[in-house]
Amino acid sequence: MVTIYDIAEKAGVSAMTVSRVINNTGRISEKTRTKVKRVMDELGYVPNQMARSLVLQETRLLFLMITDITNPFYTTLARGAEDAAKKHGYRLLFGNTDEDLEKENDYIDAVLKTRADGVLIAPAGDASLPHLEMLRRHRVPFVLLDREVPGMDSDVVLGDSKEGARQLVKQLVGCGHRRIALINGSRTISSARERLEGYREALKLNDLAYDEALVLETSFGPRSDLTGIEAWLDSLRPLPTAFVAGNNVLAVELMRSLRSRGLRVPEDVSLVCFDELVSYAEMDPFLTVISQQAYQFGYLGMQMLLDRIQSRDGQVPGWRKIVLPAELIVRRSVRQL
Amino acid sequence: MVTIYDIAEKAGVSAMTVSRVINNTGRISEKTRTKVKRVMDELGYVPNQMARSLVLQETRLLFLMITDITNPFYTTLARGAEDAAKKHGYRLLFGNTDEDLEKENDYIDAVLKTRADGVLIAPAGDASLPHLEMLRRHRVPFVLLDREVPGMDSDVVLGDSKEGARQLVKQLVGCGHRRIALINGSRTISSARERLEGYREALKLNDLAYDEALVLETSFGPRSDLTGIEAWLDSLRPLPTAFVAGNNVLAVELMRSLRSRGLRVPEDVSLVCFDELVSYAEMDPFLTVISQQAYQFGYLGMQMLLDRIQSRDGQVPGWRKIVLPAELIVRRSVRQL
DNA sequence: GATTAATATGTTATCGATAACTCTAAATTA
DNA sequence: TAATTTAGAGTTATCGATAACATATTAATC
Repeated sequence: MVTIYDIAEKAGVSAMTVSRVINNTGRISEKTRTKVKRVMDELGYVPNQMARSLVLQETRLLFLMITDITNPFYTTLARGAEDAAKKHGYRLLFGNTDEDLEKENDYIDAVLKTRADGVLIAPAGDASLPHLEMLRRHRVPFVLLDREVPGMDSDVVLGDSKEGARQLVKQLVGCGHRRIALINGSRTISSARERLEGYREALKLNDLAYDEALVLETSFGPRSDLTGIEAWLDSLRPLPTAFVAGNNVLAVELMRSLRSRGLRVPEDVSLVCFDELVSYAEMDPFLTVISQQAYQFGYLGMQMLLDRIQSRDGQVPGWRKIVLPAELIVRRSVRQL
Repeated sequence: MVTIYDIAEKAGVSAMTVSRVINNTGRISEKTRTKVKRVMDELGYVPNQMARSLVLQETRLLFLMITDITNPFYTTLARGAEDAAKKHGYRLLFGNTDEDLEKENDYIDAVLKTRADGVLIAPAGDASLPHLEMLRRHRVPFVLLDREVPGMDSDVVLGDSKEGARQLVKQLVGCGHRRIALINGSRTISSARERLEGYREALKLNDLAYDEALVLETSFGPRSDLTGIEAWLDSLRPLPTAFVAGNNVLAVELMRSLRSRGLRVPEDVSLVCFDELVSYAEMDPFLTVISQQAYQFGYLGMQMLLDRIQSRDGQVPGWRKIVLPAELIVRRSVRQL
């Protein structure tokens, strides 16, 4: 590998002079500058980022941890984060935790070892707390995305899950549904809790009883348990006329199960959910959903993170919390009873 | 930040001893080992990867460059690559080029600066050649995914695009279609060329004339040009009875355009394409597709890359080329004429 | 008990860059 | 002309780790 010493030698100057040319610092005569630049081109020099980071004590490297890279919500979010990072000259590293605490732990470890300048993280759940404490302890700035973690104050970008759930239920009730089930992520995830809460509130508001049997708590994850869903469906007699899915993955899994027992949406049962199923939302304008501004989650979160990094030890203006509004998009998956 | 020297001082040993404990090298008495380990825990020590990499001349960092992070084909591929990397103790950095040469160039630059140990890349197109030459010049091992680049020999994992296109056309012909259009990616991308080629061959085989007007060459990219598609559709009189889409994104765009003019699939026109639309393929068992083993692209590609890296200057067994078979999955988007 | 071998640990140089300081020669000022 | 700036470089130490060599114990052998 070509180093700045190789350049220096060939150009007949000192390494420091080369460094000055590279970084455009200090005073350099036009003559040496061009000479050094020519040699750099000739030898195909590329600065060693690690050596730089070591002395500069900054990597310009950021980390984004998402829980499901195959979920369009998170990939769209990732694009937002990427765009914002790029605009500020930072590189962005992605990690995919699969809603798995152990994988998350591995990535946290990697972040610390790499000395990343900051982290954007959609935590796997409340049990991510020790991971976040680890980051805090090592003074790695981070911003939470999509999910809060009780016991940890920090910047965070959330969706209005409670309101979203309320609107979904309201929409169903408006269409005459009264037996409404909820398939949800784990209670150890703040967004799932909020959605359950919103569901319950909306039921109460509409004088509908909350029936625990109508709620299935499973996983938001990429591979949720199909047999659990099957068993749950079997247990529901009579079948609800409508389902609310806590996220897009669950909506898909549920649709699959329903279809396998010959039930059509919306003819036989109605279905609504959080998040678009695909990033090309217009592709299949079928499911009535609460659409979240996935791109904005990433973009705004990244901006907050960069703010933190750049004002490092400076005045800490207190933790900021952005709640992005939930937008109900009514399509064709709900039948008017 | 806690360094190895802080540990050394507090434990009353030299830095080298600490290093030995960390890496489990050399001989250390059980007593000092436990003492050092305790101090490491107390201070919350995390090794500085950059300092290590600098002296070891390896980063254990790999790079995956994909052209569209919102495309489920690539995210599934990414999961495969990630799993394989993880199994071998490598970290994986993702980059998203958006089919954009300039973005790709930026990432190549980042790779070189970071001194990544290797790269897995789905090149933006034939014009990626200089980028690959850059990698080659700096001796960064790489494996091409999904697309070849003329003029550059390397390990590569491909899908059998030509055969896939043949099968799609055959399927349509078998259902009685004779006026079959193709909406495809840019000719500067090898897979698009192969698909066009397969399409032409299949037409010929079935005694159908190749009509240039029936082929639209646009972009595989995340944001393809809708107006181009609209104009093309307008120009097609009479409308073809069936369409082949060169990838999933194009299928979606086309569906959208068709729908906007009141055309239903498959009642009014038939549509088949490459790649599943969503990673939950079963979700919407609607489009007849050539399904590619996206996960395997990533997994096998990563294995080849690691092979290269580990046998570095050792015997180079020649370039390897893996062609993954194309599987036709017949669903409901083709109407029997 | 002296010599040798093995075990445990320390020292120094190095990876590739930059910060902080130093030096030299030319340019400016008194 | 002598004194002082200043432009344009060079030197040295440092970031945090590890390799290679050196050294000090302790244990084993004759």
